Parts: sequence; C-alpha cells; structure tokens
Amino acid sequence: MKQVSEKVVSRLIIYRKYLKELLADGQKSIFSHKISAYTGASAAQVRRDLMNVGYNGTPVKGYNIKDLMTSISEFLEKENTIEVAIVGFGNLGKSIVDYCNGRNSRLSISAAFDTDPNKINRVIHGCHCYANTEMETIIKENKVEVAILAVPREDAQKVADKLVACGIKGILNYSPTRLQVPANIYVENRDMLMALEKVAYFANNVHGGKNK
Amino acid sequence: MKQVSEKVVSRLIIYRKYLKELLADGQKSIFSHKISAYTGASAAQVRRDLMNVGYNGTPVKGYNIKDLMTSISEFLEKENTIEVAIVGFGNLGKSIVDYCNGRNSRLSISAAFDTDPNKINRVIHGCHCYANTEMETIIKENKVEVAILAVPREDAQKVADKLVACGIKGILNYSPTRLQVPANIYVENRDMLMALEKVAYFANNVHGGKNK
DNA sequence: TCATGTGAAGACATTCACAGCA
DNA sequence: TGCTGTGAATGTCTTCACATGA
Repeated sequence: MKQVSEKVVSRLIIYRKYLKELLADGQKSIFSHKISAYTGASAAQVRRDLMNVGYNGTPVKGYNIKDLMTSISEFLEKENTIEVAIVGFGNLGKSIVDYCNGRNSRLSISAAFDTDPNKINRVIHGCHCYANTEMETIIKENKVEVAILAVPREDAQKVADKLVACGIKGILNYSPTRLQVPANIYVENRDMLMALEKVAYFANNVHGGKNK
Repeated sequence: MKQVSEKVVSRLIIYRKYLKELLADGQKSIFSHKISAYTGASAAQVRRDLMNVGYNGTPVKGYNIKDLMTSISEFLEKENTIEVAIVGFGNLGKSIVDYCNGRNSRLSISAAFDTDPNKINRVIHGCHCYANTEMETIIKENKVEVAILAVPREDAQKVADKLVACGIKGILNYSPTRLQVPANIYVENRDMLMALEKVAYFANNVHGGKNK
C-alpha cells in the first residue's frame, strides 16, 4: 500500500468524520470546497489527499459520500477489527473508553488494566478490567495491537516496556512522559499540559486561523 | 516578537520539559545532541529551534540548563500568568485539572464550569466550579484568556460561541466536534477517537520511528 | 459551466556541512 | 577538540492553475 504521511492520515480521519455527519444528515454527495470549509484544509489539499485513497469523484456531483467514506475506511483500517487495550482505568481511562467505544466499528477497546482491586474484574463501559499481571496473557490471546497509556508518570515507561514486550505495535500515550521505545513502535503523545501550553502561546501570539 | 510555527512551539515545549527533568536531576548543562536523543528531533533541529528564543550556548559546555529554561519560558509565556477556564467538569475535565494545575507556574486553571448542581460551588483539585450561567462574569473578571472544552458533542459549539463572545482567545478542544470559530481564535483539537485511529493506522503501516 | 485530478511552482521545514570559538 | 550557530542544499507539503470531463 502507498506510503502516506502523518498529516495526510490525520486529515483523512477528519474528512471521514465529517462525511459521517453528512451521511447521518441524509446527504448524498459533497464537493471538495465544502469539505474544505468544514475541515480547514484547502480544497486542493482535500483533492490531493483523496488521491491517496484511490476514490474518484465526478465534476458535476462531486464525491458520493457513502462510497468515499467506505474508501477512506478501507484505506485506513483494512479489513479486520483492530483490538485495543487501555492501561490505567482512572478518570481519564474511563472517559476515553466511554467516548471511543462503539464509534468506530473497526476499533474495539476490549480490555483495560489497572492495579486497583476495586476495578479488577469489573466491566465498565463495556470494557473488562484485568489486573496488570494478566497483561501478557490477555494481549496475546486477543491479538491486541494498540495500547492506550493513561497511567501516572512514574509508571509509564515500565508499562510501555511491558507492552512492547507483549508485541504491541502502537501506543497512544496520555502519560506525561516521553517514552523510549524501539523505532518500529509508533507512539502518539497526548500530554495535556503541553497541549495547554501550546494553546496559551498562540492565544497570545495570533497565528492567522490555520488548520493543522 | 518573531513569528514562529506551530511545530517549533511544540518542540520548544518538549525541550523545556526535558530541561526541567534534568534540572530536578541536578544537572547543570546539556548538549544539543543529548536533547536530540531524548526528544526525537535532530541535533541541528534543536539548535535551529533554540535560535528563535535567543539564548546562546557555548561550544565547550553546551547550554546552561537553568538559563535556557528561563529563556524558553520567557519566550513562550511572557511575564504574566495566563488564566485558564475549563468547561465540563466530568471525569475528563477533572483529570485534566488534576494533572495540569501546579505544573506550569505561568498557567492556572482557576475556574471550572458545569451544569451539574452537585458540582457547582465545590472546589475540586484547587479549581472552583461555577454554573455555566456565570461564565461571562467570571471570565471577564478574571481575565481568562484560554478555555478547555470537555463537554459532550452536542453542547460544544454552543459553549464555544459563548466563550468567544466572552473574549477568550484560545480553545483546547477535547470535545468530538470541529468548532467553527472566527479566524483569530486559536483552536487545538484533541479528539480522542481520532488520535486512536491515527495510532491504529501507523501500528499497521510502519512508518520508521519518527518524531512529530 | 463548474468541479475534478494533477503537473509544476512555490512555500515551508529539515538536514548538511563547516566556520568560528572556547 | 568538539560543539555551537548558521548559510546553503535538500526534502516535504501546500497551493496554483489548467486540461479534462459530465
């Protein structure tokens, strides 16, 4: 499959979400400049990005929403469901599962891990919570490929090492630590304080309404 | 002040965090290639980014950690404390406040807003929760410049409109909606499902250990 | 006519490579 | 000696602009 940059993938995800809303709204087709207005990417950018997924629109009707959505989804997630686990089932962990589960039919957060005995073996938001000690068994049995890290800073690196050892290939890291992992593991960092610092900077140094 | 891109700002924030750890660790000085190894940016990139903040190192010692940290902070946050408010004080909102408050002396999340009577007028994690109806008063009185949005999708746009009307200049948006705001308002979107979708893609389409 | 798909140009970001310095 | 600071080169991303097609 064609090699695509992070930026393109991020935008495709945004487009898909918009298309989903349009579809729910009963619309049939859409033009690139409409997608542009909503997502902040330029119309030319939208068309270029869509070249990657190999779906063609027509000048008169633009893009068929349903077909385009299907094409983007096939491009992004292939055929099978991707299994996700979350480590750290506190306030943050729970809100992540609560929001994400059920919203993408090809992604399923089916296991949580925590050390708190009050959470272990309970099912919260459709997600079974296991003890951290069961991590290796559960991850391998369920072929979990992606993990979300929502543990305190001091535990993050240790847990990440363990996840990598279990064969995980991608980590969405909400812990405030930069993880040191092998180069073939994909890490997306979502430190909340850093995000806030960035917004604070641009709130005070206006930047001219850009997309990102 | 010099105009700087989002990427540079994001990296400066990462460097600063690393410097903070080094300082806590008792270190005095650091070389660009060390910062590089930790943060994932190349050494040349680190040096280029630091040109923006106007701090100079020396060939033999590298950068003085404390002075460099100060310079970066002055560059990022100017002199005064920036006031932040959070709207939506559920699981997610609480965990954001819990993690962020007290970790950057120039950023303070001092007000929360919610509609739940059980939360209103309580102080949680050092943050006073007000009714949504008090938003305008509180924001103007406290000169709040930045808001964090952690409300359900259906309320997000309405709340954002209100925040903009109150004079907010930047929004950190955890709600799963793309906000439509005037061009001079800076928005950073942190949709959690989209983040997960991105990780899932690159977990299956290896990308060669890149920074971002 | 009006939007798509896309070569080519342009803008932006990163890396190279080396002079200069302590 | 070995690092910084930085022009110049390279590489990547975005926009332009237009031929094409319904």
